[in-house]
Amino acid sequence: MLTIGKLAQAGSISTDALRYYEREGLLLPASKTDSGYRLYGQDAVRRVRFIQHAQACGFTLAEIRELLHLRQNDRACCNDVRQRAIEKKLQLAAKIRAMQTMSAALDRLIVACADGTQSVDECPILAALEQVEGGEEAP
Amino acid sequence: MLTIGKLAQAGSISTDALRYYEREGLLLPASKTDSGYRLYGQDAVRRVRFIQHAQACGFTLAEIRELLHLRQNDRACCNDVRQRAIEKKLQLAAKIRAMQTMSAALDRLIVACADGTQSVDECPILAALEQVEGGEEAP
DNA sequence: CTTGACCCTGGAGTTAGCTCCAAGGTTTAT
DNA sequence: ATAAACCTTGGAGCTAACTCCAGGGTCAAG
Repeated sequence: MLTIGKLAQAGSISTDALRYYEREGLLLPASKTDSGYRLYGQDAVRRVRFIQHAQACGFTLAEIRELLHLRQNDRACCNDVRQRAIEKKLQLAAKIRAMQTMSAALDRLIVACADGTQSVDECPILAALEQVEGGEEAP
Repeated sequence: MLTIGKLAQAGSISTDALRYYEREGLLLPASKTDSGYRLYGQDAVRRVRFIQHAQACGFTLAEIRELLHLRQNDRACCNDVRQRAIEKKLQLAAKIRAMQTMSAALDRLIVACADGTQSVDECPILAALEQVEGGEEAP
């Protein structure tokens, strides 16, 4: 059995974060000592890893909780899990596209500025940001 | 002169947001009426557009305030502005890469699951998330 | 037996960019 | 004249995933 500090060390995470996971219903101690210390089994180590890897895939804690609940639910099947993954991938793709759009807009500004030797008063970047639309004229 | 409501309409933004920009030092009314109503000039319309376009490029309000300050500063030159844009583009690129990494991790999970006909107990996705490293064996 | 390391609970604070509200004063239209 | 629409300030609340703290109890080593 591990105390919270040992589990924290094993997972390279803070004890505060572990207690936070508990409040969020993601990680329950196996038991408590008479004096109220949390005790965790080896499954807690795996659980922490699960949470961390799912976070690294972009899942929020609320979504991770759902994934964990799916495992409990015997009517659920692997396909349900797979759907969550696919859905999350779509969300990521949308965010990536949004950021690529931003990046492209920046690119146009950077190119407009060319060498940047002008004074700020005539900076094409600042000027472009005030323009009604970033786009081109109708052809 | 525009009241805050008119400016809000012109910029498709809420009056609350405009007042928030004021608190953040991004947008000051040109004057106030005797009864305390804010009054804005046409430059405010351009200013709001500036803020919105800069946001669409990924700049935070704090960064936008800096851009605006650069314009005031006569020692600053266009190159300073350009540098901010380049810097922001790098930040975006880093975020995009992070999300692509997430997406790739999800892809491996989705592929591992293949058709998803298994029960949750033997779901390869859930299993993989508990694994020590998502990576492959040494060859 | 004391020192230091550990643990507990409960609650506040962080970041960003707002939104929403109350309680009241002002303007405009009818 | 009065109702509707507008404006003011100040402050609270929202999201996410924590962190940090106070004030106190517990445990292990020397």
